[in-house]
This record gives sequence, structure tokens and C-alpha cells, in this order.
Amino acid sequence: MPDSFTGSVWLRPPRVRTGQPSLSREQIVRAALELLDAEGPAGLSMRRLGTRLGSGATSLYWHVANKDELLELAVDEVLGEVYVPELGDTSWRVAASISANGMRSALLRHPWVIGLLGQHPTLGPNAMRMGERLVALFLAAGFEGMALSHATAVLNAHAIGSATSEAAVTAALKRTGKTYEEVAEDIEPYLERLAPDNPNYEKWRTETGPLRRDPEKVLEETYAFGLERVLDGLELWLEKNPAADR
Amino acid sequence: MPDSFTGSVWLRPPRVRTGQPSLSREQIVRAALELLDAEGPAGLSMRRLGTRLGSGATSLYWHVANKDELLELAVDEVLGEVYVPELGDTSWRVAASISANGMRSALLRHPWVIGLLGQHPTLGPNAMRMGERLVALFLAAGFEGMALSHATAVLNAHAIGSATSEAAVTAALKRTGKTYEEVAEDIEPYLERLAPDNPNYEKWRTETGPLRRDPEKVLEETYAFGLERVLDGLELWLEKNPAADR
DNA sequence: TCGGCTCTCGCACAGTGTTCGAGCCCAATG
DNA sequence: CATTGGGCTCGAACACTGTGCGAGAGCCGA
Repeated sequence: MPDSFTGSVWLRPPRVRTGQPSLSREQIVRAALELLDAEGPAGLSMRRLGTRLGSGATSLYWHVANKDELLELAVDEVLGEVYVPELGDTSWRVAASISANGMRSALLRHPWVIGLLGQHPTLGPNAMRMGERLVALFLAAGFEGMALSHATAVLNAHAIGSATSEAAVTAALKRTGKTYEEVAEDIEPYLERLAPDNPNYEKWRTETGPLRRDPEKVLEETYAFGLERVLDGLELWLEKNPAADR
Repeated sequence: MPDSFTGSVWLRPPRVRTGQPSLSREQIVRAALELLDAEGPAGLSMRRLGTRLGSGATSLYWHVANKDELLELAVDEVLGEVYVPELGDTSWRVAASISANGMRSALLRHPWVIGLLGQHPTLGPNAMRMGERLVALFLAAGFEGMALSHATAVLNAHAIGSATSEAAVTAALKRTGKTYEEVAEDIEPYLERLAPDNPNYEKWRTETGPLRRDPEKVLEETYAFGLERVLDGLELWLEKNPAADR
């Protein structure tokens, strides 16, 4: 194994399998994913993963350099779940929406990914495939050069940023095991105590009453509203900067 | 201490200090922040934090319920760094830009925050202050009701999502200790190997050559481009949905 | 002087990621 | 057929983690 490569799994030549091993990288990653989904990042330990696979904990280290690398693989596995439409099926707007929706829901299905996204650049094969399709999509829409990559970046940023905020509230619900109404009640006195400092927020909160509505729906609406603004902004840019060669 | 509150520090009545303790919550949080900034989340352990403060590790547990809660406090401390302009200084567009810029740069100054944002809802006092100001700002711009909160949410989502992507690459640079050029060289063969599967990306990459440019500038441009699109999108929405009472 | 409260801290427990080296079993080689 | 070698598994061990518990120090008002 190379000594000090650049640090990402993807740049390291994979192990070649010759015998008939009882463990495989894919198997390990899948099991890790199950553990992570079920119990969050704290639920994944090498020992637990080992016993779950019916093998010793340290056996994993032959297939995977360390836990960090395993997590990198798990993240890419999740990115493999997001569907990015191929060219020509629909308008770029709905194609972009589908991509962003897919990204958002993958992150919400596997919230532990969110905490990992900022730690390593995601350049696994599935991430690359996503990138490829997004480029194709925005290229067809009329973006070129740097604006092309910028366009893909806003879209992903919106999905990631939205999912982060959403995950935060669902994590709180899951951790406390309370319903949304109960949590809202718990928060209420705290908000009222801070009310004098937050007159505008307080007015909006009491008049609009967002805490009484189905939080899942509110979060989804928030995301969807933002997505439409982003797409509007991109469309406007396209109108003002028509592609030279198309 | 209450047994099973809703789970966030902010909802728990704080300890009142009567004696002359040698440790304080603020002191602890500040020291934790230094450790986190210097060495990332892995560098913060209760024992190390204790010795850094010249006291036993378990002494911290009188001021802070557990490590999770300490991290919540640290996150809010960082949010205290972002400046959100008050009303009337400038147009809502530049005010919103300043807010988002502040959020982004605070996250890039303290990248470990990014991994924590999705774990707890951020309702510390500094987060609330940010929320209050953002509400005031977008209220003045003409947003009302749900659209008001949606508008603040897109802005934050863009800052968070962008910072996440940026942090990923700077983390890679920091971890490997290599320059950007070196990393780009390491990645090159991997990208070329995947090239057949990614024709569009490959064409864009080789023609536009983003890997040769100063990455910091490219990331900043990407963020700024996205921000303008978001603001354009919001402005467009305002034009099409004029506020009823203004 | 006597409780009682705030605050500090040493010990201990269960668990973590990871290294090392021993050993298994199968394939190819001599 | 015997021997070597490498793919693969695993147990023991190390240094370290977060945290519960109980003892105790120092100060307060009575």
C-alpha cells in the first residue's frame, strides 16, 4: 500500500481480490450504511461493524485503511442514490429540480452524511457521475465556462444547505422522542423570554404562527420556495447572458 | 438539574454562580473554540480542555452537561461573529449580501461548525439575534408571512451549502499539507481514468481548466455567483408578489 | 460551631480506533 | 507431491475517549 498518498480513498489503488475472502469492501460499506442509518454516526464502531458482519473488528482493516476512509466510501454510496436525469428528457428547469430534490432527500434519508460533506471533497465515482450529468444538463441549458460550474454549485449548495437545516430539526425530534407539538411547547417559554430582544421575529412568529403547522410540510415548502428562487435567478442570468455558440 | 428536558442547552436553566469559582462557562467555551480552531473536532477532548484550563477534566461537567452541550455552546459562539446589518443602512440586497458573506466566512474560519449544524437546531441567543435581524431586513424588503421565513432560509442555505463545499477542499489541503497544485496533480490520473465515463465534465474541465486557477478565488467566485442568483430570484419574486400593505 | 451549598477532582468503567504479529488456507511453483 | 508465498482473518494490546460517582475543599448564613 502506498505510504502517503493524497488522502482520499479514490486516489488509492484498490485491493485486488484473488482468494475467496469472506469479507468484501462493498459488503462492509453496505453494513456500515445500515448501522449509520439506524443509529447515527455514534452507532458505528469498527467492533460493532465487525460483529455485525460475523468477523473480527480488525479484519476490516485489510479492506479499508481506516474509519475515515470507510465513511468516505459510505458517503459516495449515498450519493449513488440520487438520480440526475439524462439529457433531453425535459426542460433544464425540471431536470435541475429533480436533481436537487434527489440530493435533498438522499441527505434526509441519511442525515449523518451532512456532517461529513464538509470534511472531504466528494470525488467518489457516484459523485463524479452526478457532476457529469449536472454539467451535461446545464451545458444544454446554455451555461458555459465558469458559469457552468457555478450553476451546478448553487444548485447543490441549496440542496445541502436546506437539508442541513431540516436535518437539525428532525434530529431534535428523533433524539428527544417527542412530537413536534411537545417540542414547540418546550421552546415556547424560552422564546417568550427572548421576545423583548427579538420584536420583529416575535411579531412574525405570533402572527404567522409557523409553529402550529405540520413541520415537515413547512420545511418542504421552505426548500421548494428557495429552489424556485435559485432557478429563477439562473434563468434570469441566462436571458441576460445568452450563450455565444448556441 | 432537570431530568429529561427537550435536549438543548438553551432550554435548560443555567447554573447560578454564588461562590467564586475558578472556572466559568464562557471561559470553557472560549478555550474549546481555540482547541477546535487549532486542531478540528478531533482535537477537542474533555481531558485536554481541562488541562488547558488548568483544572481537572471532570470539573467541566459542573458547568456543562456533556460534550454535546459544549459543542452547542461553541456553535452559537461562532454565530455571534456574524454581523447582520441593522435596518435602513443600505438596500436590502447589500444588507442580505453582508449577512450571507458574514455567515460564510464565519463558517470558513471555524469549519468544524459545519459538521455540527445539522445535528441540533441552532437556537442559541446569537442564532436568535441573527434571525431577528434577518427578519427585520426582509420584512423591510417587502416579504411577509411564510415567504419572509423562506427568504431568510434560502439565504442561509446558500451560505451553509457553499461553505460546506469550500470547507471540503480546504480541509483536504490542510490534512495533506500539500499545495493545491500538488493535490491537483494527484487527482489528475484518477480523473483521466474516469474520463471515458464523464465526457461532458472532461470536456469542460480540459477546456476551462479550473484546476489551474487560484482555488480560493474560484471558490469565492462560485459563492458570489450563486448569491447573486439567489438575490435575483428573490427580487423577481418581490416584483411579481408585491406586498399588500406597503 | 454547625450544617449546607457551590465547586473541584481522582478513580473507575466501558468503550473507542488502530498497530502488530501470529496464523490460517489456498494457489502456484519447484 | 512438497514447499513456498501471499491473501486474508483475528486476538492481544496500547493509548485514549466521555462520563458517573463519591469524596472533599472552601465559603456562606444561622
